[in-house]
Amino acid sequence: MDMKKIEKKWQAVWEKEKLANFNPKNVGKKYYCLEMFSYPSAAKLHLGHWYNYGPTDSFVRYKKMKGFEVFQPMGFDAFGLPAENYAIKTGIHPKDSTDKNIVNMEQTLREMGAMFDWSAEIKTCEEDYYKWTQWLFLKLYEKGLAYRKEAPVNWCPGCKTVLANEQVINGVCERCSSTVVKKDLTQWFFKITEYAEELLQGLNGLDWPEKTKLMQKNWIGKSTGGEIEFTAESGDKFKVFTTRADTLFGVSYVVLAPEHPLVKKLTSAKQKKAVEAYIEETAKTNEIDRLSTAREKTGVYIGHKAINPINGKAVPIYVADYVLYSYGTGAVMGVPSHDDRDFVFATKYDLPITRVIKGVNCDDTLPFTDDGIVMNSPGFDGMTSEEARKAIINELVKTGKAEHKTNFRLRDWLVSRQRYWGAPIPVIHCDKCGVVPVPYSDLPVKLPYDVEFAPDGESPLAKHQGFMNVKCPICGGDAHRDPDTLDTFVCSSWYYLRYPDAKNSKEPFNPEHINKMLPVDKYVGGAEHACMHLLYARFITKALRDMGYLNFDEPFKSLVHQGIILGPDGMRMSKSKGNIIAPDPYVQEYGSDVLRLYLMFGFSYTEGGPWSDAGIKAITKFLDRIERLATKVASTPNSKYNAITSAEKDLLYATNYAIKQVDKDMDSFSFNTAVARLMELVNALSKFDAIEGEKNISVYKDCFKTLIMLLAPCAPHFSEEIWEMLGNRNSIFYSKYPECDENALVKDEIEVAVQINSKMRGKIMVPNDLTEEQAKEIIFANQKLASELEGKQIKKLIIVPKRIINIII
RNA sequence: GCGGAUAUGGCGGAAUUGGCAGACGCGCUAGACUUAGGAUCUAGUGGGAGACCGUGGGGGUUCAAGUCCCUUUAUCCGCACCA
Repeated sequence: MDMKKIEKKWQAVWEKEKLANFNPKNVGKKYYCLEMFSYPSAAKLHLGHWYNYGPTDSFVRYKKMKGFEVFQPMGFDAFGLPAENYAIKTGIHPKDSTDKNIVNMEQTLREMGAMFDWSAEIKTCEEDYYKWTQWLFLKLYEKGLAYRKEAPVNWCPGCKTVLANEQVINGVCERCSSTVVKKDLTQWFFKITEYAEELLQGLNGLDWPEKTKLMQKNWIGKSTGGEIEFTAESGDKFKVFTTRADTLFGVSYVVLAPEHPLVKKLTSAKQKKAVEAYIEETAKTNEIDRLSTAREKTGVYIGHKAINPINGKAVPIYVADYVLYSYGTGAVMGVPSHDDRDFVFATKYDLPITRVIKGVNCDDTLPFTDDGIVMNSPGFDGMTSEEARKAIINELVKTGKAEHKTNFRLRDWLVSRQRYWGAPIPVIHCDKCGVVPVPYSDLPVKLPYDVEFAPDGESPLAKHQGFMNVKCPICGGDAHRDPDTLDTFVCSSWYYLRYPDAKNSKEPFNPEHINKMLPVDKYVGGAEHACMHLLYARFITKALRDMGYLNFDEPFKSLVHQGIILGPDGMRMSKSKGNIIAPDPYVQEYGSDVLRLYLMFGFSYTEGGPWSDAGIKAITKFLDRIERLATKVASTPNSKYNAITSAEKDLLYATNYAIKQVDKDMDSFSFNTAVARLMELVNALSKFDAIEGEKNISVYKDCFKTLIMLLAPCAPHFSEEIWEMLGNRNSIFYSKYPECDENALVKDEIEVAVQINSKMRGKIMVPNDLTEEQAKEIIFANQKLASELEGKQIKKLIIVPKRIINIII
């Protein structure tokens, strides 16, 4: 078959018939299947896109044939760092390169032959989209969910620019190799932590991969404990967060994070030099390294002490980088006897180690980090750890020195970026009025085109006078715009709400319509988004719900992660490794159906794996076989012979078995087994075809027709062509998906395995509803089995219906 | 480091969730048809001559373990300014 020709032919037909367009009249039967939209890269579609979109489109087509009104939109996450880096390198404007890339990708996406509803396309870099991203920002600001505070960025002193973590390689700038330092800037945050508890609880009801839910759970990182107030000798107070208040009597020092504001204030003159040097050193380290338990613990005594509120003991205050200012209170108590890190630290700096918990049935080695019985803690001795945690905090609560506290590892979402290619933050800074949100009627705050990208210490927008200078909406005086843009994750945190109402120019979406269209029924995308994008989207949904725009709690009811197609060498595909496999040559040589079908068959969808084209020819052969059968079927006249003999029964069994299994497998994204079942059905049809003499042609034709309908979602162009060959006029995707006739699957006799003492000893045919008595009868009637059992006593007979008989002698 | 996952023939991968390990396909072997075959069709294909042995290694639970438990090794993914 000329694949190129039929691709064009059927794509034109589908386009004309608007096969892919969602019909809002049928919203009651909607099935919203969403694939994560892609970043418009210069190099067309890669295999990863194909792997994500091809099989998922087959799933969507399957759902359509099952009677759903499917909605499968596509768009582009078009803002972001790469386009800007490319601009710095080549001088080509991000808008120009992005627009060009989008045109390119649209083209190849169309050639894939997927049922994307292009009438709902969105591009996040266009005004009619980012206008509403800005609207979202303002709504969050109004609701008190957006706020400003100081936060560190990676700063390259060489390029005089802010760097993404990705651009920092082993502590140095990827461009100029200068040592990257931390620098504090006032930045915008979204208060995602306000939803921490709900984001955690909500996971329970989601049809998501367990591992993803677990990852989010750990990312949110709930821990219950207490905040305990220590008082420095200076009188300054600070709190530490701990989950182990039961060890409070064992505190031999406290640690402040290097960024903690009290560090500067409390450091003694004598220690000043050492502390400052230490802080400077810390600024060069990233958090992953800082948290590493394998890394040597370091710290510096600041020359000041603090009082432990429970026993009035003065303990030294240290500054150490293993404490993060961003988590908890940025200060911890050091209990060397019952914490691994504290133990190492105390040993190194020769701090006292006092045991305050004893274990049950264990030796005396320290550190002892499990729960146990409290000791050396006057007033609390003999309590269990759990009792003491409550009692000790309760005791301190009386004097206002502590409170019970639940902490989350989750941090607020930093959304400002000191970059050009993103949605401008719709805020105006006025000397008189302070932070003033841009009035809704003035949206969008347009991103100017004519900017200077060269990194020179200021972000591109800050240098653009026409953009920056503006009148204050409140007082009318001179003011300036916020020079930062929004994290692209903000754009993607709500795009699923825009798709169903993509052309709405009055509002981001029509709430009434959106409440019918959402949640997304199936969301398909990479597992790398487990913690960030997927969490941000959940947060935004909940926030908009609380503002009254949405009436559902979760955006994505069901989630699937496709695996990753690696290079042939088993490594992740990358330009630098030179192991990138482009799909185009395969599409050219074999056709898009063959590539899609191969991707579906050759990999476990959620696992992926190294690319190899060894089996792709087999797919062509498989389709060729079907085409040959189709030619025969189409040209064979119906015969008068209409008996159902064992050959017909076998074929009907194979067909109905295939319906049942393929249906189930398609629904659960088990595409490789679905295709395997289709191959089995083709084998069964070929076998029937090869039978000489009289056979029931109408059964044959029906079964063949079923095959094509089952195949259609997986090889859409090819199946349409065969469908037409069989004399059908309408697109096969208007057909109803075949239904399994359970009666055809009933067999009078089934084969079961027989074991003697759990060892395989043979197979026998038994009736469907086997009783123990029958089983014995049949076994002893079998010569081989009977001789093995001769003279032995049967102790136990285990019958697993339809599977196995195990005779214990 | 923390968090998450994976490991099954020469290869990609199945296995109804504790019940015949290796479905389906690739590759390979033999044969048929052919002037020819990188086409098509048929048969075979985990190892071992065999008793038997086999799901990364070691231990355990069970009538029964790829599947459950303990332990160990290797590989991959994420870690908050890449998207």
